[in-house]
Amino acid sequence: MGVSKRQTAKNKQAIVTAAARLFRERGVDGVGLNELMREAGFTQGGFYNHFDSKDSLVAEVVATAVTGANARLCEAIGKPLEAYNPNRFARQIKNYLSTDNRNDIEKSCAIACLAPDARRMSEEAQAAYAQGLHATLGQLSSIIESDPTLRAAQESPRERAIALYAQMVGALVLSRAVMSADRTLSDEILFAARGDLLRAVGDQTEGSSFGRRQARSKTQQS
Amino acid sequence: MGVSKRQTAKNKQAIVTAAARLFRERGVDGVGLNELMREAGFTQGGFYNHFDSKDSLVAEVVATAVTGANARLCEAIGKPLEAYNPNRFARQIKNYLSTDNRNDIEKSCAIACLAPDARRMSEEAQAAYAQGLHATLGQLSSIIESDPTLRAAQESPRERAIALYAQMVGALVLSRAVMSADRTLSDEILFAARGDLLRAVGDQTEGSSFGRRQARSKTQQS
DNA sequence: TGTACATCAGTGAACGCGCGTTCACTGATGTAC
DNA sequence: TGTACATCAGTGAACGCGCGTTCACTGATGTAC
Repeated sequence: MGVSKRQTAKNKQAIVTAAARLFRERGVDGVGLNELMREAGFTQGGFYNHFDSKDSLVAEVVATAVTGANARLCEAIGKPLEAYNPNRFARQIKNYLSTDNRNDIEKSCAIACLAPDARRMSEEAQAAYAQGLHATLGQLSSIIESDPTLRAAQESPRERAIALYAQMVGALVLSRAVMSADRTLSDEILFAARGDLLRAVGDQTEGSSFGRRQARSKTQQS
Repeated sequence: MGVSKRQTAKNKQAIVTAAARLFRERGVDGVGLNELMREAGFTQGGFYNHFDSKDSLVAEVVATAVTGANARLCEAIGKPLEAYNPNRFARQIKNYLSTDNRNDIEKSCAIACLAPDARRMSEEAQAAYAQGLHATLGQLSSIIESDPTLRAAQESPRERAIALYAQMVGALVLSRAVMSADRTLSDEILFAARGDLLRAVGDQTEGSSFGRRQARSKTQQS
């Protein structure tokens, strides 16, 4: 069709963006290139003008979705977090384990969404994933390190970051696994882990029982 | 070929067992029926003598792998846990977050392995998964309820069970995601979460630094 | 600045392949007499 | 207990389909002069 270099770069970006969205929602294996290209606004054949193979796209998607701007724990859920906020970690937890973030899989944490696919990816994509996870854990440890109230007696900041992040990811994954079949259980997992984590980082704004928290959840998330 | 009813039941079981193994390792979408039947020792066409469809097999696999004998947190890693053991929870954690359990995906916790697939399964399979998760959380809360040292001041036993289990699953999933690309990070996640969890349930037998724990990990798992 | 032409992003049909599923066939099992 | 026959688990070829990938073609972009 004839397209300017500037437009070409934009189009490639559109493919990567669509892929990042669809891969999170349905997994890498669950998305065909035909559908992906249609979703990005093109026809199937054009894919290979931008990428050598699907594997090559996957590597690029993982690299961009898991690092850089997306290394923020939770992308685009509500307003971005201020750089220095005493309750920074608590707010991350509240966003991460909100019903909004659970429901909006397409826009949520790529590390959690792509974790199960990671093992089956190319070496290049796996390396990108590992690097993104490493970087995220580094960011969390710095937050913990810079705030004495977040530190724990017998753990290094990094160990604590790992323990807390694992809990967040696990709760999100389990909550999503049952969100269609048993919404009550799904919510229960979300709020139990959220309460536990907030207590662990010294946040006092949450109630402790599932019922109370459930009743208040609407306003808490706003 | 002509096969006795007894043998027929055995053969069906062999298909379910092979599927449970392969689905954990490569995901439901990653396993074809042709390969599955070959792995179970049969040819492809026979599948439909036992199941209406792949979906129907998935539902049966989830039901058996996620409930019943497999509702034990971790299947077949080392010896079965005694029914009454004061450190029961601590031992579950040690088994669950051991390098053996991380590496042996085919035999490990179906709830963790199938969590990402659960959302894309049939309603029947999703219901079976949700029920299995619900039952597992119930078992864990009973353990916590029956042991005062495991209880936490501001949490119900069930909330605590959820919080701890989410952390275990999250650590296992993240550790596996990077196990090929970055074995050091993978081990670090496993041991940091393990140490944090053991401290949370009052187990004193673990050191606190990654290095020390790593050096001792061989003997700890035996 | 204007003209001639090479480049290359996008199109859409086609490729081989493996998927889930169907089918006609087989022969030992297990029932009817 | 022995014989005759219906059942049905297992076989392996075949089905349509969607996958990742290739290809000949197109025409605006962007360069050479």
